Amino acid sequence: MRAAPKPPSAEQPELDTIVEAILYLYTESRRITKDVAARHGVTGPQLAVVKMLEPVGKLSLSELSWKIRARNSTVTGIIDRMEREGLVERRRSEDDRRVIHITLTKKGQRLAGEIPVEPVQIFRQILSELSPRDAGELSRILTRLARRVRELVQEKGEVE
Amino acid sequence: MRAAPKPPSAEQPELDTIVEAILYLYTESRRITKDVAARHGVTGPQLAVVKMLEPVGKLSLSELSWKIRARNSTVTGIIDRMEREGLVERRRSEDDRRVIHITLTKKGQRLAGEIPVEPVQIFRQILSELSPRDAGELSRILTRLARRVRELVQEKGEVE
DNA sequence: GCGAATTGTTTCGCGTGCGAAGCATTTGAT
DNA sequence: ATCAAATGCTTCGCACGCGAAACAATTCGC
Repeated sequence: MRAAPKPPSAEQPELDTIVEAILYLYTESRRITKDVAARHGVTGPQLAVVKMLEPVGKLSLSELSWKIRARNSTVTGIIDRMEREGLVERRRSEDDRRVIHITLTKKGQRLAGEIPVEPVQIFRQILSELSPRDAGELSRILTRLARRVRELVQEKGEVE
Repeated sequence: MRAAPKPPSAEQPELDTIVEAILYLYTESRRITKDVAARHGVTGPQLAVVKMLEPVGKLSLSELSWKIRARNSTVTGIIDRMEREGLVERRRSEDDRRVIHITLTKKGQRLAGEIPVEPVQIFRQILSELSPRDAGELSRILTRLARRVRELVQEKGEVE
């Protein structure tokens, strides 16, 4: 697992452009999501949770964590605040009493209905302006990149 | 529960793939950056600040905010903690006494020398495995996307 | 020159976001 | 059956990250 440390890759200004763009797209779409959510009295992550729960009814806290790419300890806090606001309920699973199922309350369901777009949809909407060809290319390249990163991560902190 | 208010955008699973990949790449590279920084006793954003300051010597707080894509109020906190650790110094500008110049202390400079990569470089390193053709395509498409988003943002909350 | 608008920074309150440690429950190995 | 490891969740302390409000210095309008 020593992966030969890639020699200092020479100049490739394109790479910086790509990094710039991804960072920009990510942070900006996050801010947009936040604005949309704020109009309905919730935060970005809370809106994400509501929209995750809407179609399936219930999810365990871990499943939720996985879906919104956060750690359990983070999601615990988000659910705490949502429960305080009466948007969701915690219910202990019958099968496995370690598991907590999260469900939407009536209020949560109403909210889900009011907001047409799920957060990711905003990103998606921007992307939908791409030509099918570009979308295909983008999808192909990014997927490969993600796979590669996943490999690296699995090999444990080989960076540096 | 009502017919799905399906938005006019057609079915394009590729878009979801793209969204997935960008989210993944972003969050994962952030975690990797954090790990690298932690090995040297600082946080991700702090490492970013150190590496921003290294080549130019001094930057105003606003310039720093712009560069790391955060708000001034956020950067104030980051600089507070870095100053407490003796990594940077605040100095009032002579020309415009509203401006605060941030500079690296000896300790900060030493740290900058110890850490070879700037945070963005990690992202960059992953990207450098792309073939030149793919890098070109990716750059082209993402740049166009970012430009489009910038337009939308400027037109003020056009979303929804 | 003078008050009003603008700009650069800080303060405040709140909501993530994380890792480490802790607790309860389940699973596995013997 | 028993105990150790694994799993699911929570708690804690800390560091962002943001918008709104406050404050100081500068610039603008006249």
